[in-house]
Amino acid sequence: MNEEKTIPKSTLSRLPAYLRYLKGEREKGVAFVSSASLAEDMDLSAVCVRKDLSLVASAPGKPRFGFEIKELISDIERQLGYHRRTNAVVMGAGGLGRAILAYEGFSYYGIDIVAAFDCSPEKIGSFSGKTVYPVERLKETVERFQVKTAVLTVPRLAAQAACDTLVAAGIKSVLSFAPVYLTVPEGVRVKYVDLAVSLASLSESLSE
Amino acid sequence: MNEEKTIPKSTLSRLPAYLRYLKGEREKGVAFVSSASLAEDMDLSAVCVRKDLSLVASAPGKPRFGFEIKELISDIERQLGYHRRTNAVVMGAGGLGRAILAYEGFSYYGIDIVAAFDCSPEKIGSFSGKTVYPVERLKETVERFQVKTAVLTVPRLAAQAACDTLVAAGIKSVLSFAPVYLTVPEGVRVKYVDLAVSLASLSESLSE
DNA sequence: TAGATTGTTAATCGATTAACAATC
DNA sequence: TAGATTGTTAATCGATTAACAATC
Repeated sequence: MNEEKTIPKSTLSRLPAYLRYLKGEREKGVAFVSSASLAEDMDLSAVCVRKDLSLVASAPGKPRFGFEIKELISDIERQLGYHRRTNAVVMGAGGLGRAILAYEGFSYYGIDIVAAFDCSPEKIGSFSGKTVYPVERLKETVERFQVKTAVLTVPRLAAQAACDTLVAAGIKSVLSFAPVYLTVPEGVRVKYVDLAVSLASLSESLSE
Repeated sequence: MNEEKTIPKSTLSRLPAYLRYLKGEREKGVAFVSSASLAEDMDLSAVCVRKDLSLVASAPGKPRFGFEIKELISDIERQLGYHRRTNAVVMGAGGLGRAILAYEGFSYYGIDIVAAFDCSPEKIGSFSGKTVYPVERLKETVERFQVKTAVLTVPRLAAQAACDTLVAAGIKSVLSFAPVYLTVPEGVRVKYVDLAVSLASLSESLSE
């Protein structure tokens, strides 16, 4: 009956930012943080921060001290599921694909990139300790490692076909960098990272 | 008195997705789209779509046909300010930085990357038709091209220092790929693109 | 014309803010 | 203890949904 209190989407969407901030403080050697200072640095209202933290924190904040940073980091990570390990593949080993293979951050968030795939023979090989295989070996790999998640970094015009290949191989969620709308069967999720949109919305806000 | 109707943030945040979808349809040769079919394909409620479009569209949709795609695309682009041109610089010419220099999408969204900068001499040179300069030349370039926006693609530990350099040169908004919280003076905006967080939240949703 | 589709006004829902009591 | 800081309950705000009238 007494369900785990469900956390509003809006709170969830702020958690990564809290995490980033808290880790920065931890690196500086700070042990406690008050909701007020957190709110000020992050441009949120103190009440909002307090409500968010009260939903996520395992231990309540201590009046006069605030929240223990180490503990809070661990709580947020647990909430976000970063303690679980997830396997993922990268589709497309061009410039962006290789940058992603080299990116340090994934493993940190519980994501293991098991391999990359590319359909052009000259891209096959090794980069940053990861192997790029021909697309023919995708299905086999996905099955063997039970991969559900893929990062799509092929050129715009190849994106839909590559996405179809991923879905056929059993992929259930796709993080796409191609600025194209992708059609997928029900049950498959697509999330778009559109670098240009992010940058545009940022510079846009300058002129307001 | 009669202000331009202000568009809710929630609507604004959906516009890029509409745009992506509409451009896909246009490429297929479709000329009109109804709010209902748009809603279904994009997993939104039809009413929500209609409300969004009514705020953005210059011409109302035609009963029995729906909205004219070409016109709608143009309206959304205008709303998002993609017709304006914005200059930007890239800080850090490693793997990710170069991938961004090569990325086709920016120009399309009204963003011109005028140059990249790196502090290590061996990175200086030309990539994808863009020039990588030593950091010493940053300020001069920012002033000459009136650049307000920068993309930050340096390694984690170099991010804060690089950000400070950007701010000192006059940059007002930063799109950071480094998974670190950045401290900036008031009036400077930072937006984080955390690839790992995006991927993690996506694969997370699978297990729900 | 009849019917599909839009656009708008009112009702619901959820999230943020404000006020205040609880606690170390 | 006094005071800073948290946590919660109620009030406000904004966005989504529902119902229905308007239109080609």
